[in-house]
Amino acid sequence: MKISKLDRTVALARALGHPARLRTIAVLRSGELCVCQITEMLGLASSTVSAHLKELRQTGLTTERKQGRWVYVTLTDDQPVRAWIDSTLAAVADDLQVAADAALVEELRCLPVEELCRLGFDEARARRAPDTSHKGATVT
Amino acid sequence: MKISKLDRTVALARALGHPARLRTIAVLRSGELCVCQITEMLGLASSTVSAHLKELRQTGLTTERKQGRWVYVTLTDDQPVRAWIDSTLAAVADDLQVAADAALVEELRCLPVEELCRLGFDEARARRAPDTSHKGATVT
DNA sequence: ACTATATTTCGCGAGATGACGAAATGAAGA
DNA sequence: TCTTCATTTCGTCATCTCGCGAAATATAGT
Repeated sequence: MKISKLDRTVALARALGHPARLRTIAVLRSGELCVCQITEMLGLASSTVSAHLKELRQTGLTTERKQGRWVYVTLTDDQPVRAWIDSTLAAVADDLQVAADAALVEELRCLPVEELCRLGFDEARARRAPDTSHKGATVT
Repeated sequence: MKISKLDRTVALARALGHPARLRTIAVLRSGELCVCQITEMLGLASSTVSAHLKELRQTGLTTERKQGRWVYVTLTDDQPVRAWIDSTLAAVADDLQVAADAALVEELRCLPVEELCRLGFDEARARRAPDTSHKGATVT
Protein backbone atom coordinates (compact mmCIF):
# COMPACT_ATOMS: atom_id res chain seq x y z
CA MET A 1 0.00 0.00 0.00
CA LYS A 2 1.04 3.55 -0.71
CA ILE A 3 2.12 5.92 1.99
CA SER A 4 -0.68 8.23 3.06
CA LYS A 5 -0.62 12.00 2.71
CA LEU A 6 -0.65 12.16 6.46
CA ASP A 7 2.45 10.03 6.87
CA ARG A 8 4.22 11.87 4.09
CA THR A 9 3.50 15.22 5.70
CA VAL A 10 4.67 13.93 9.06
CA ALA A 11 7.88 12.76 7.42
CA LEU A 12 8.44 16.17 5.86
CA ALA A 13 7.93 17.93 9.18
CA ARG A 14 10.23 15.51 10.97
CA ALA A 15 12.90 16.04 8.34
CA LEU A 16 13.01 19.77 9.03
CA GLY A 17 12.75 19.10 12.76
CA HIS A 18 16.49 19.01 13.29
CA PRO A 19 18.89 21.97 13.26
CA ALA A 20 21.43 20.34 10.95
CA ARG A 21 18.79 19.45 8.37
CA LEU A 22 16.97 22.76 8.59
CA ARG A 23 20.26 24.64 8.17
CA THR A 24 21.12 22.47 5.20
CA ILE A 25 17.83 23.16 3.47
CA ALA A 26 18.14 26.85 4.24
CA VAL A 27 21.57 27.13 2.71
CA LEU A 28 20.60 25.11 -0.35
CA ARG A 29 18.25 27.91 -1.40
CA SER A 30 21.25 29.70 -2.84
CA GLY A 31 21.93 26.76 -5.15
CA GLU A 32 23.39 23.29 -5.14
CA LEU A 33 26.26 22.36 -2.88
CA CYS A 34 28.81 19.58 -2.67
CA VAL A 35 28.55 17.24 0.32
CA CYS A 36 31.95 18.41 1.54
CA GLN A 37 30.74 22.02 1.58
CA ILE A 38 27.72 21.10 3.67
CA THR A 39 29.94 19.06 5.98
CA GLU A 40 32.26 22.02 6.45
CA MET A 41 29.34 24.31 7.23
CA LEU A 42 27.72 21.99 9.77
CA GLY A 43 30.95 21.04 11.49
CA LEU A 44 29.82 17.44 11.97
CA ALA A 45 31.46 14.13 11.11
CA SER A 46 31.00 13.25 7.46
CA SER A 47 29.22 10.04 8.38
CA THR A 48 26.70 12.06 10.38
CA VAL A 49 26.16 14.50 7.54
CA SER A 50 25.70 11.61 5.15
CA ALA A 51 22.91 10.23 7.32
CA HIS A 52 21.17 13.62 7.44
CA LEU A 53 21.42 14.02 3.68
CA LYS A 54 20.03 10.54 3.22
CA GLU A 55 16.98 11.47 5.24
CA LEU A 56 16.45 14.67 3.26
CA ARG A 57 16.73 12.73 0.02
CA GLN A 58 14.41 9.93 1.11
CA THR A 59 11.81 12.42 2.27
CA GLY A 60 11.92 14.08 -1.11
CA LEU A 61 13.26 17.42 0.06
CA THR A 62 16.44 17.17 -1.99
CA THR A 63 17.87 15.42 -5.01
CA GLU A 64 21.47 14.44 -5.58
CA ARG A 65 23.71 14.33 -8.57
CA LYS A 66 27.00 12.51 -8.71
CA GLN A 67 29.86 14.06 -10.60
CA GLY A 68 33.13 12.23 -10.39
CA ARG A 69 34.13 11.83 -6.79
CA TRP A 70 31.72 14.49 -5.60
CA VAL A 71 28.04 14.43 -4.84
CA TYR A 72 26.04 17.60 -5.30
CA VAL A 73 22.83 18.22 -3.39
CA THR A 74 19.96 20.37 -4.65
CA LEU A 75 16.53 21.30 -3.36
CA THR A 76 13.73 19.30 -4.94
CA ASP A 77 11.95 20.89 -7.87
CA ASP A 78 8.59 19.62 -6.62
CA GLN A 79 6.59 22.82 -6.43
CA PRO A 80 4.26 22.10 -3.48
CA VAL A 81 7.22 20.94 -1.43
CA ARG A 82 9.25 24.00 -2.42
CA ALA A 83 6.37 26.22 -1.37
CA TRP A 84 6.17 24.55 2.00
CA ILE A 85 9.92 24.86 2.48
CA ASP A 86 9.68 28.55 1.71
CA SER A 87 6.90 29.11 4.18
CA THR A 88 8.85 27.26 6.85
CA LEU A 89 12.10 29.07 6.18
CA ALA A 90 10.38 32.44 6.28
CA ALA A 91 10.61 32.13 10.05
CA VAL A 92 14.40 31.87 10.05
CA ALA A 93 14.99 34.72 7.60
CA ASP A 94 16.76 36.85 10.20
CA ASP A 95 18.31 34.09 12.27
CA LEU A 96 21.96 34.62 13.21
CA GLN A 97 23.07 31.08 12.59
CA VAL A 98 21.33 30.89 9.24
CA ALA A 99 22.91 34.16 8.17
CA ALA A 100 26.34 32.93 9.25
CA ASP A 101 25.81 29.72 7.30
CA ALA A 102 24.87 31.67 4.19
CA ALA A 103 27.94 33.88 4.52
CA LEU A 104 30.25 30.94 5.04
CA VAL A 105 28.83 29.07 2.08
CA GLU A 106 29.34 32.18 0.00
CA GLU A 107 33.04 31.89 0.76
CA LEU A 108 33.11 28.15 0.25
CA ARG A 109 31.83 28.61 -3.27
CA CYS A 110 34.97 30.60 -4.07
CA LEU A 111 37.24 27.70 -3.21
CA PRO A 112 37.94 24.78 -5.56
CA VAL A 113 36.00 21.78 -4.28
CA GLU A 114 38.98 19.45 -4.42
CA GLU A 115 41.02 21.70 -2.15
CA LEU A 116 38.19 22.18 0.32
CA CYS A 117 37.56 18.46 0.55
CA ARG A 118 41.18 17.53 1.02
CA LEU A 119 42.37 20.31 3.31
CA GLY A 120 39.34 21.66 5.10
CA PHE A 121 38.26 25.27 4.99
CA ASP A 122 41.06 26.89 6.97
CA GLU A 123 43.86 25.26 5.03
CA ALA A 124 42.23 25.70 1.66
CA ARG A 125 41.55 29.31 2.38
CA ALA A 126 45.07 29.93 3.63
CA ARG A 127 46.31 28.93 0.21
CA ARG A 128 44.21 31.62 -1.37
CA ALA A 129 44.44 34.43 1.19
CA PRO A 130 47.06 33.59 3.81
CA ASP A 131 46.46 36.62 6.05
CA THR A 132 42.71 36.54 6.82
CA SER A 133 41.23 34.63 9.72
CA HIS A 134 38.38 32.17 9.80
CA LYS A 135 35.17 32.55 11.73
CA GLY A 136 33.68 29.15 12.59
CA ALA A 137 30.29 28.09 11.32
CA THR A 138 28.70 27.85 14.74
CA VAL A 139 27.27 30.99 16.28
CA THR A 140 28.01 31.13 20.01
CA MET B 1 19.50 33.74 26.62
CA LYS B 2 16.49 33.67 24.39
CA ILE B 3 15.74 30.79 22.09
CA SER B 4 16.83 31.44 18.52
CA LYS B 5 14.52 31.62 15.53
CA LEU B 6 16.25 28.51 14.24
CA ASP B 7 15.56 26.48 17.36
CA ARG B 8 12.00 27.72 17.54
CA THR B 9 11.36 26.72 13.94
CA VAL B 10 12.90 23.33 14.54
CA ALA B 11 10.62 22.90 17.54
CA LEU B 12 7.58 23.79 15.46
CA ALA B 13 8.51 21.29 12.76
CA ARG B 14 9.18 18.59 15.32
CA ALA B 15 5.83 19.24 16.94
CA LEU B 16 3.98 18.51 13.70
CA GLY B 17 6.29 15.59 13.01
CA HIS B 18 4.09 13.03 14.71
CA PRO B 19 0.79 11.65 13.41
CA ALA B 20 -1.10 12.16 16.66
CA ARG B 21 -0.04 15.79 16.92
CA LEU B 22 -0.59 16.56 13.26
CA ARG B 23 -4.07 15.02 13.41
CA THR B 24 -4.84 17.01 16.51
CA ILE B 25 -3.84 20.29 14.89
CA ALA B 26 -5.77 19.38 11.76
CA VAL B 27 -8.97 18.72 13.63
CA LEU B 28 -8.63 21.84 15.76
CA ARG B 29 -9.11 23.96 12.66
CA SER B 30 -12.85 23.42 13.05
CA GLY B 31 -12.75 25.01 16.50
CA GLU B 32 -11.75 24.27 20.07
CA LEU B 33 -12.09 20.79 21.49
CA CYS B 34 -12.12 19.26 24.94
CA VAL B 35 -9.20 16.99 25.83
CA CYS B 36 -11.56 14.04 26.14
CA GLN B 37 -12.79 14.60 22.58
CA ILE B 38 -9.24 14.60 21.27
CA THR B 39 -8.47 11.49 23.31
CA GLU B 40 -11.48 9.72 21.84
CA MET B 41 -10.45 10.68 18.33
CA LEU B 42 -6.85 9.55 18.69
CA GLY B 43 -7.66 6.34 20.51
CA LEU B 44 -4.63 6.67 22.78
CA ALA B 45 -4.27 6.54 26.54
CA SER B 46 -5.19 9.83 28.15
CA SER B 47 -1.73 10.14 29.65
CA THR B 48 -0.23 9.86 26.19
CA VAL B 49 -2.60 12.44 24.77
CA SER B 50 -1.81 14.74 27.66
CA ALA B 51 1.88 14.57 26.78
CA HIS B 52 1.20 15.36 23.14
CA LEU B 53 -0.99 18.32 24.07
CA LYS B 54 1.69 19.56 26.42
CA GLU B 55 4.17 19.61 23.57
CA LEU B 56 1.77 21.45 21.28
CA ARG B 57 1.14 24.02 24.00
CA GLN B 58 4.80 24.51 24.87
CA THR B 59 5.70 24.95 21.23
CA GLY B 60 3.08 27.64 20.94
CA LEU B 61 0.84 25.84 18.47
CA THR B 62 -2.12 25.74 20.81
CA THR B 63 -3.54 27.46 23.85
CA GLU B 64 -5.68 25.93 26.54
CA ARG B 65 -8.56 27.13 28.65
CA LYS B 66 -9.80 25.40 31.73
CA GLN B 67 -13.52 25.33 32.40
CA GLY B 68 -14.57 23.32 35.41
CA ARG B 69 -13.26 19.81 35.10
CA TRP B 70 -12.60 20.14 31.42
CA VAL B 71 -9.73 21.61 29.48
CA TYR B 72 -10.41 23.03 26.06
CA VAL B 73 -7.68 23.25 23.44
CA THR B 74 -7.56 25.86 20.68
CA LEU B 75 -5.18 26.71 17.88
CA THR B 76 -2.92 29.64 18.67
CA ASP B 77 -4.03 33.03 17.39
CA ASP B 78 -0.44 33.92 16.45
CA GLN B 79 -0.80 34.82 12.80
CA PRO B 80 2.57 33.71 11.40
CA VAL B 81 2.23 30.38 13.15
CA ARG B 82 -1.33 29.96 11.89
CA ALA B 83 -0.16 30.69 8.37
CA TRP B 84 2.55 28.06 8.63
CA ILE B 85 0.06 25.54 10.01
CA ASP B 86 -2.24 26.22 7.07
CA SER B 87 0.52 25.74 4.54
CA THR B 88 1.52 22.48 6.20
CA LEU B 89 -2.02 21.15 6.45
CA ALA B 90 -2.72 21.96 2.82
CA ALA B 91 -0.90 18.73 2.03
CA VAL B 92 -3.31 16.60 4.07
CA ALA B 93 -6.48 18.21 2.75
CA ASP B 94 -7.63 15.02 1.07
CA ASP B 95 -6.13 12.50 3.45
CA LEU B 96 -8.45 9.66 4.46
CA GLN B 97 -7.47 9.63 8.10
CA VAL B 98 -7.79 13.38 8.45
CA ALA B 99 -11.23 13.29 6.82
CA ALA B 100 -12.32 10.50 9.14
CA ASP B 101 -11.10 12.48 12.14
CA ALA B 102 -13.04 15.53 11.03
CA ALA B 103 -16.20 13.47 10.56
CA LEU B 104 -15.83 11.83 13.93
CA VAL B 105 -15.24 15.10 15.70
CA GLU B 106 -18.34 16.46 14.02
CA GLU B 107 -20.30 13.76 15.79
CA LEU B 108 -18.47 14.21 19.05
CA ARG B 109 -19.53 17.83 19.15
CA CYS B 110 -23.17 16.69 19.27
CA LEU B 111 -22.64 14.76 22.48
CA PRO B 112 -22.57 16.39 25.92
CA VAL B 113 -18.99 16.46 27.08
CA GLU B 114 -19.76 14.98 30.48
CA GLU B 115 -21.28 11.89 28.89
CA LEU B 116 -18.49 11.45 26.39
CA CYS B 117 -15.86 11.68 29.09
CA ARG B 118 -17.55 9.28 31.44
CA LEU B 119 -18.82 6.65 29.02
CA GLY B 120 -16.70 6.89 25.93
CA PHE B 121 -18.08 7.50 22.47
CA ASP B 122 -19.96 4.26 21.85
CA GLU B 123 -21.84 4.32 25.14
CA ALA B 124 -22.58 8.01 25.01
CA ARG B 125 -23.82 7.71 21.49
CA ALA B 126 -25.97 4.70 22.27
CA ARG B 127 -27.86 6.84 24.76
CA ARG B 128 -28.72 9.28 22.03
CA ALA B 129 -29.25 6.98 19.03
CA PRO B 130 -29.27 3.34 20.17
CA ASP B 131 -29.53 1.79 16.70
CA THR B 132 -26.63 3.32 14.73
CA SER B 133 -23.18 1.80 14.65
CA HIS B 134 -19.81 3.33 15.32
CA LYS B 135 -16.94 3.62 12.88
CA GLY B 136 -13.61 3.73 14.68
CA ALA B 137 -11.32 6.71 14.38
CA THR B 138 -8.51 4.77 12.79
CA VAL B 139 -8.54 4.24 9.04
CA THR B 140 -7.39 0.72 8.16
C1' DA C 1 -16.02 16.82 54.22
C1' DC C 2 -16.62 13.31 50.90
C1' DT C 3 -17.13 11.27 46.40
C1' DA C 4 -16.70 11.21 41.53
C1' DT C 5 -14.03 12.11 37.73
C1' DA C 6 -11.20 14.85 34.02
C1' DT C 7 -6.61 15.68 33.47
C1' DT C 8 -1.71 15.67 34.58
C1' DT C 9 2.45 13.76 36.46
C1' DC C 10 5.45 9.88 37.35
C1' DG C 11 7.99 5.71 36.38
C1' DC C 12 9.17 2.48 33.21
C1' DG C 13 10.27 -0.20 28.97
C1' DA C 14 10.84 -0.71 23.88
C1' DG C 15 12.36 1.31 20.06
C1' DA C 16 14.10 5.44 17.32
C1' DT C 17 17.57 8.99 16.80
C1' DG C 18 21.92 11.10 16.27
C1' DA C 19 26.65 11.31 17.27
C1' DC C 20 31.23 9.19 16.30
C1' DG C 21 35.24 6.33 14.23
C1' DA C 22 36.43 2.48 11.40
C1' DA C 23 35.76 0.03 7.44
C1' DA C 24 33.74 -0.41 2.78
C1' DT C 25 32.64 1.57 -1.72
C1' DG C 26 33.55 3.69 -5.98
C1' DA C 27 35.47 7.02 -9.20
C1' DA C 28 39.96 9.67 -10.92
C1' DG C 29 44.40 9.94 -11.92
C1' DA C 30 49.18 7.97 -12.04
C1' DT D 1 46.71 -1.88 -11.87
C1' DC D 2 47.58 0.79 -7.87
C1' DT D 3 46.81 4.73 -5.15
C1' DT D 4 44.08 8.48 -3.59
C1' DC D 5 40.26 10.17 -1.54
C1' DA D 6 35.02 11.75 -1.31
C1' DT D 7 31.31 9.55 0.33
C1' DT D 8 28.54 5.86 2.36
C1' DT D 9 27.77 2.03 5.34
C1' DC D 10 28.39 -0.31 9.66
C1' DG D 11 28.80 -0.96 14.63
C1' DT D 12 28.30 1.17 18.95
C1' DC D 13 26.80 4.08 22.49
C1' DA D 14 24.12 7.70 24.86
C1' DT D 15 20.07 10.00 24.70
C1' DC D 16 15.35 11.02 23.29
C1' DT D 17 10.68 9.54 22.08
C1' DC D 18 6.37 7.59 22.85
C1' DG D 19 3.55 4.15 24.50
C1' DC D 20 1.24 2.49 28.91
C1' DG D 21 -0.81 2.10 33.82
C1' DA D 22 -0.68 3.86 38.46
C1' DA D 23 -0.73 7.58 41.33
C1' DA D 24 -1.37 12.51 42.10
C1' DT D 25 -4.02 16.78 41.30
C1' DA D 26 -7.96 19.57 40.95
C1' DT D 27 -12.78 20.66 40.33
C1' DA D 28 -18.10 19.77 40.77
C1' DG D 29 -21.67 18.09 43.03
C1' DT D 30 -23.72 15.93 47.27
